[in-house]
Parts: sequence; C-alpha cells; structure tokens
Amino acid sequence: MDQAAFLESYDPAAFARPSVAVDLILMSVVDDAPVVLLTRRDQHPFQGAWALPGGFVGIGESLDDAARRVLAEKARMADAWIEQLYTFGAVGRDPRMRIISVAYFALIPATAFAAALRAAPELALAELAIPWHGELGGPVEARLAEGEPLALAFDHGAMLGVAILRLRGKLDYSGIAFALLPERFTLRALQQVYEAILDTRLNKSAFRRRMLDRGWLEPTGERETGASFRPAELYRYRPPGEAPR
Amino acid sequence: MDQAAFLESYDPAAFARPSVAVDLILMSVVDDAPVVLLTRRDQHPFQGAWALPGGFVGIGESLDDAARRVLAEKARMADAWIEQLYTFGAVGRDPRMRIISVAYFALIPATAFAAALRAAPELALAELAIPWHGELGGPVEARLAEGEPLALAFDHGAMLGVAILRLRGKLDYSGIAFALLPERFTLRALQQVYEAILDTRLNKSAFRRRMLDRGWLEPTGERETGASFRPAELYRYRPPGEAPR
DNA sequence: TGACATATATTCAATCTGGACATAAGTAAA
DNA sequence: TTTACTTATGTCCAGATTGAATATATGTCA
Repeated sequence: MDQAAFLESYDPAAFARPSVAVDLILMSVVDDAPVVLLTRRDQHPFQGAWALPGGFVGIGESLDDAARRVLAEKARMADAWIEQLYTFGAVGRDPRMRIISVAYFALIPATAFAAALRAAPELALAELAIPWHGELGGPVEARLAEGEPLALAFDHGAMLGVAILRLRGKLDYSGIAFALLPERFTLRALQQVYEAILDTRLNKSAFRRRMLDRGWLEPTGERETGASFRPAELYRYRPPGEAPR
Repeated sequence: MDQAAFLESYDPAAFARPSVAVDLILMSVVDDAPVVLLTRRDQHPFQGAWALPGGFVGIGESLDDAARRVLAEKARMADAWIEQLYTFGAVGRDPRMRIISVAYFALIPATAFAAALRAAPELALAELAIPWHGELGGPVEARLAEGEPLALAFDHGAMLGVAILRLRGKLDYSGIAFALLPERFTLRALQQVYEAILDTRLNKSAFRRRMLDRGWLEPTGERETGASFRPAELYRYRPPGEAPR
C-alpha cells in the first residue's frame, strides 16, 4: 500500500483528536504604551494567573468565526481588525489535555478599548513590557499599571511575543497602525502609535514626509481641539486602492 | 455563572472535535522559477487533482514534529528550513469531514530538491505561476513543465499563495534566501533567488553592495567552476549573531 | 590569439533621510 | 493685553543610500 492509498484509508475518527481553541490578543495603544486585555483564572491549572480570553472552536464554525465570536462574547465588540497570528501546538501546553490553540489578534482604538473595559468587568488592562528590541522575538511581560509583571497562564506570554513581532513587522507596509487610531487623527497621534509599537523614537520631519508622500492620508480640513498649543490637522486613512475624492 | 467559570466547566470531550492535519509546501527555486512538490490524488474527493503532501497530527505529537515527520515520510528528507505559515479552518474545506490544516513550508536547495524528487517517485515537480505582483496576495497556479495550470485539491492554491506572500515579505530581512541555496554560492545565484521569488529584476551593483554591506556573507576564497566566463567568488552565509573567524 | 560573457571596482547623479531652523497658531500665565 | 510656552508646519542642507553607466579583469571557447 503506497502512501497516498494509506492516507485515503486512514480514518481519523478512529484516532484521538486534539481539541482546537482560539485565543484572542485584544490589543491597543494607550498613553504611548501597548496594552492588552486579560482575564484572571480562578481554577486550576494556572489558578490566579492571567490568561488571554479564548474559547473552543465549534465543529461547524470556522476559525475566523470562532475568533469573532470570542470577540463579541468576551469583549462585547461587534467588529475590529482581526488577524490570525500563529498556531500553538506543543503537546504539554495545557496540562489537562491536548489543546491546539490558534492565536488571533484584534486591534482596537484606545476609545473603543476603554468602552470594552467598562462593558466587560472581568477583563483587566495590562501594559506590555517587551524585553527585546527590533524583530528579535521572545516572550513578553504584562503588568497592571506599572506594577510587577503578571504571571501569565499557559504559553500566553509567547503568544503576546508573536503578536508584537507581527505588529512590528507589518507596521510600516500595511495599514495596521490605523486600526489602532480613531477615524480622524493627527500625524502626532500616528507617530505615537509607531513609537509605542516599535519602542523607539522616530525623526519627526522624516516621519511626516514619509506618511504624507505615501498617499494613504487624506486631510479632513479640520483640526484637533483641546490642545493648549497650535492645533494640528486631522487626517483620515484612505486605503491604497481607493480613489481620491 | 460567569464566563470564566463556564469555560472551566466546559468539557470539550463532550463535543465533536475537528481533525487536525499539517500540509507541507516543499519549495525550491529551480531554473529561476519557484517550484513545489505535489502528489496526484487517486481517490475522491478531488480525484486526479494535485495536492500538497500532508498528514494528520498525532495526539501525542506537536505540530512542528508532525511537519518534520511528513517531511521525512513524504520527501525522505532529514532536515530543511521549516516554518509554520498559516492555519486553514474554513468549515467546508474538506467535503468529507471537518479538518483544520496547519500549513508549513519547507525550503530546500535545488540540489536536495532534485534528490528528493528521485527518492520519492510519487512526487512531481510543479512550477508556480503567480498572477499578482508584490504583496497583493491571492491564490497561485502550479504547472508541470510549462504546461497548462494543474487542478489543485482543497484550498491548496490558497496555501501556495500564502507561502509566496510570506516568502516575499521575509526575503530581504531574514536569512530565508540562504535556505534555498547550497552552502557555497555566488552573488549571482543569490540574486537569481531574489528575482525568482520577487518576480522582478534587481539592480546588480546595488544588490551586491547591499548584500556585502549587510555583513551576512563570508567570502570563502574559492571561485565557481564550469562557467565559460570569469568565475565568481563563492560566499558562505554567516547568520547575524555569529562571530567572524 | 581574439571574441565573448560575466565579475568586480569606480564614479556620478538622483533620491531619501536625519536634523536644524524659522515661522505659525493656539492656550495660559503675567 | 501682552508675553511665555508648546507644538504644527514648511524650508533648507548635508550625509547616506540607490540606480545606472563605465572601465577593467578573468575565465572559456572558437
């Protein structure tokens, strides 16, 4: 029997199957720092530790649908920029049983993030501390308001690391930064998102030049209010393909 | 019962679970074109169509281990640059049952690729035709030696698209190109790999300058043989962190 | 020995980037 | 009302990077 025939006759129902879950990295940038929403576990394993919100994937539900369902159930949010990150499948990652988890991130503007935090009291905001630079990679720590690092359940620290890596990698050539900003924003706010995610300071005039030359930004003609200094122009994101007005 | 408590009491064993598989994109660059290895299906569904080699993930086997096992079983190869790509989980992607598939790619130098092709007669070499430019994305076609596009089984055309996208995205800032070259290679060979993957012509002097300035290449002092023109220096890849001799 | 093809080095102009500077336009304090 | 302060916005320039042309080097082959 050759391999193709073997594969055909192989009945996966006869073998034990892993469970499949999705875990959601609900991420935003608040006060110049990347933040995520976590829940505290009140049962073993990892009792008392902090975990990403997640859920099992239904047998008739796609992975993307499962991620959106968790977003709606856990963060009470109808929509967000959602993107599949990576699938974690080490054998012992959950001590109870074999669970393969597909990590997604959901990028949320700071205003919507605060609303989710009010609507879902079991969620806590944690600031991320990234102990490496650039695209080196590795696990990431989370802390509540400048306190000690939180204990993270399962491999969720590694999931956060992959999320930061992906974010840094895609930041400059995709529209990902705009998913973290309100519909209208200043160039300063955009630069602050870049600096929070990359954890570096950027040259101001080179940044504006590059952003404006790129052609993704449409000036609205309006200006910010409330600042005690010269108010800046508000811009809107126009994705690459869309025609100018 | 709050959500955390619900999650704890939820018994996934009581619910139907999907099967989990890995599919392998065995990729190389041969004669200035990206190529993959495919198998012809002799059973329904997609009888007669071409599929990526794959296999189910064992209950006690990590995803990476499953990918390496498929590499050994299907391509008879002990090692290769292996990287997880994306997880495909649409409900109807396999008409027989719910199968979630984790796609991996394995990058293989052209010489080892030819050896795998000889050792595994059920595999066929297919050239990729990418009907989009840059990082636009979308499905990709495969063809045998300049013929008509092959019918691809399941969502394997989309998997190939994701592989090309990832390859293009990581090409210039990671050492991924060197996984497609033998241990010693000329700058011309390196540029040909770049041009095949990106599907563009690159400026020759700018390319050499950039590659040499990067500091990843170590001249071996040897030169290529067999060319009917001035032989070029052979270089070796020295990954970023490693000290110079 | 000379034609040929590519390697390698050098040079120059165009473009991009980092950074300094000047002026503009708000609020808040004097 | 005036002045101090802070950030926005536009201009300019020097240094770095990139694209492209050119000259010379070095192998094979007719």
